[in-house]
Amino acid sequence: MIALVDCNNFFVSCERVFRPDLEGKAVVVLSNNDGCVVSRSNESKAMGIRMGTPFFQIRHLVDNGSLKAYSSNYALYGDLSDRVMSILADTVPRIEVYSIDEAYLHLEGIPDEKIPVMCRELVVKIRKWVGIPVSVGLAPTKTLAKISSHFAKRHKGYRGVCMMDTEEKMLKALKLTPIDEVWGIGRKLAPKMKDWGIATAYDFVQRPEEWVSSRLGVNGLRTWKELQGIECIEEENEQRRKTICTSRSFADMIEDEQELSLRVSDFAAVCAQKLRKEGSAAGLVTVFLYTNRFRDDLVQYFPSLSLKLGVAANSTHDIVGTALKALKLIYRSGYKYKKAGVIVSDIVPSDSVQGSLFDFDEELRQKMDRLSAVMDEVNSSGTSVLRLASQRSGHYADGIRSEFRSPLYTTSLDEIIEVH
DNA sequence: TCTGGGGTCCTAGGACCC
DNA sequence: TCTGGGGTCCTAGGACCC
Repeated sequence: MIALVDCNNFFVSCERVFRPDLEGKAVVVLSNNDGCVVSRSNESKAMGIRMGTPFFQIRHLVDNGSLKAYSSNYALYGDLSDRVMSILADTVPRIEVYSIDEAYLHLEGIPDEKIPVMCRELVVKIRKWVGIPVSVGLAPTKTLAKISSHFAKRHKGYRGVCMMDTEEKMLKALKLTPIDEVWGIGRKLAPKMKDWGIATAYDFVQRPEEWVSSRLGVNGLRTWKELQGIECIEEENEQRRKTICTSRSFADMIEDEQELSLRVSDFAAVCAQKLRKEGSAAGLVTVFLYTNRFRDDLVQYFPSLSLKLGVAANSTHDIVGTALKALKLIYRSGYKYKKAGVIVSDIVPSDSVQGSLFDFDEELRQKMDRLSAVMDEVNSSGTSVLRLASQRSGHYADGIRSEFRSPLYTTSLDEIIEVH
């Protein structure tokens, strides 16, 4: 048995922890830039608000008081997520944190008959100690555990925990699960499935293996097996991320190269900082620009360029310098840019960086590494006190709309004092 | 007027080699 | 003027996830 613990409507639930008066009300949390809906309370779901709805389409509901909207407050969500995860980690032999609001529990060594009780206790404890409602789905595979957690979430009778432990329960669940709700069947595949006459997860597992593998490849086959209780999705044991990306949409469109350079410098500096935090270094820096794809009346341009570093690096100096070089090569005047980003990849542990035969600047690089270390130390308060001259003053997220952000309840004492 | 951000994996096709 | 076959590796793009 594997358990999936899933926080219910996570971002909305986080906002409610400090605003209990929002309980029972229609609430949404918005993406960066207050762009679109990324989390909904049950009440706002019931109003017909879909995931990803652009905020301007529902703003009137906020204005007339029937809906409450929050800008996203990732410092708060990350902190509450850590608290939930540590309770889980203290309870079972091993957990696998899958996303900010989900974790798998590996239950080896725990007798089957004790599992449901333990999970119920977890639901109660997390609600009591952190204030976040969670659901637990138990099943033999991850894909089935996901389905199981849907049932736990939707039907009150389960009291937060659904266990799929017999063939009979599994078949019943598959028949009740529309194919587009299956983990691994996405936007593109769902309509195809319908064309093939597959409406439910049950219909899917009735197809022969050959039929599945020829049309859907190894991924589809994996999902098909998982739905039948055969474990195929392995644990993600890679510690090191393979790519790190920092990107933002701008509140306004930007045409000016100088202004764009400031933004890209900031994104690159954040990438460098993230690399250092994980003890990694990158060998490739990619910069991309987007014009506003929703504006049919404007000319579009989506350039991107990757530049190799001679030697893998993580200093702010190297990453920013390379990103600015790339930007210079792809920037074209006459376009209104809405978004930009920096991706660092070809990631290696920073203590095993392979020097290059043509590494004439080793001394300079070591200096820059020391300088970055000092910057990290000084900036550890979370604000960019020390930055390169090519970066902007202020925070890198400035120029991003965030009209309805809640206070940093759990992570910034200053702000709480300021608010109250 | 206003439409998010950050990841992973697979696959097809091109480059290159013998 | 004529111009193979098979393998590996890399990359870009597309699918998926939250």
